[in-house]
Amino acid sequence: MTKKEISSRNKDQSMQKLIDAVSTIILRDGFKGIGINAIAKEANLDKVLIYRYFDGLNGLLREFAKQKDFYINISNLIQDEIENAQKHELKNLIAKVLKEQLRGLRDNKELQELMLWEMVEKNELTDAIAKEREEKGYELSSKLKEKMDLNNNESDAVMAILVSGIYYLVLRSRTVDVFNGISLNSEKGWQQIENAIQMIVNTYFDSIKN
Amino acid sequence: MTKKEISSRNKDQSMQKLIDAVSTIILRDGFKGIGINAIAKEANLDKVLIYRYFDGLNGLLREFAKQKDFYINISNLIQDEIENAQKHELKNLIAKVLKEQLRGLRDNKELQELMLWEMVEKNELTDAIAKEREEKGYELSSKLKEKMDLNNNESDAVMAILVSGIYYLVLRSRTVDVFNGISLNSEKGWQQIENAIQMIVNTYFDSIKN
DNA sequence: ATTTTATATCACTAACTGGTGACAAATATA
DNA sequence: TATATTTGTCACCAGTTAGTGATATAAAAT
Repeated sequence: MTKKEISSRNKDQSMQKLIDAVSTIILRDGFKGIGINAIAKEANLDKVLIYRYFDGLNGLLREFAKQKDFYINISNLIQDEIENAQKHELKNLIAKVLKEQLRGLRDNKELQELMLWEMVEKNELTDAIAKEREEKGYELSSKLKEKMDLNNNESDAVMAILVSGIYYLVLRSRTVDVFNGISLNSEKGWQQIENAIQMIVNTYFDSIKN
Repeated sequence: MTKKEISSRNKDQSMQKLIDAVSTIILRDGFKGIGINAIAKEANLDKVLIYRYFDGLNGLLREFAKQKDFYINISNLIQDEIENAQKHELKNLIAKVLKEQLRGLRDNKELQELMLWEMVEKNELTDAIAKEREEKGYELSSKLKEKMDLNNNESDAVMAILVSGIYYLVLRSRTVDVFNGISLNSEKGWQQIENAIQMIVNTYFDSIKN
């Protein structure tokens, strides 16, 4: 063990402490808690280091985002399923993808906070993350469309509504318990949502198959 | 004209100035702009009056909300239509209600800001407004369900997703231009969304009619 | 062992926040 | 006209924010 590794004076280690502090604050206080002073305090380091090592808050957030994957990943399993799916199976696959998005976002509080942040104000970080998600999401959406031989744009709008609905319900569940009679803090409520997603997808894509 | 009416010293007038300032700030800067100092400055009055006349910011916001109607009103016309509708017409009526919600929210920037505020933090004002909307919304939803002889809860969840989708898309359009390939800053894009709503409602409610 | 460099802390600024007590001026009441 | 009340302004407080220049100290290089 070299001196540097055990030392309290270690740039890399300090940088990581600052990055970790961002995560800690987001999980504990939400995106509103993010700030130069709060981060430095949480990391037990002086705030001047944020300017020195990251050239300010934006730079730090950029590094923070780099270390996380803030795109809701469609599992490779499903990617393959899509690739090899027969046309008639795709309907169920779409529902499956949507449900995975729902669960993925529900399980990822950091991402929830960032998505909320995106909605409230534009900044370098939120723009970058949103852009990446839009691209990957539309890519997936297009692939599904292609596989189903759809050339209309109606299904894009249908998917937009469903994904948006999922986003809103998860984000709203942070601060409210019931939406349109559906409980947003119980598994039962989310099961109802998942069933509804399945039904909408079934009925819509059945209708356009003809 | 009495002395009081032309005077610059008029409590009622000052109170109204403060209430109006809240509105002005929300429209110009969003809910983030709301604050004791900013409101006083906007109203050209001293902030101490907010404490004296409204017992603080919460009281002022309460009066502000009282003067506005922050529930997206379903027009009386549609209320009547629902009341007198035949069962087979209700499907179209549901789509119509949803589209009216979309347009209503799009046209109401103040409400957009308040809904965003609701998602970010709980406070007296946002709780009250959200509660009212939940109640009125579920009431309408229940009436439609009753008229259609639906006793399952699936349609509640389906409606929840559709309404949520509408909310998210409108709120997101404040800070982003494209969502899943759909333009959120052009009439064309919103027309696609409306069409998709119509299609989802048609195909879903057709399927459960049997 | 001495100097140089890298790392981190400290102490401060200026601008902002919500909040309050003392005062001034206009109006109403006697 | 004299007094009381209402209405509004001012000046300050303590706490927070982002940002910076000077300084201390640990480690590396000579």
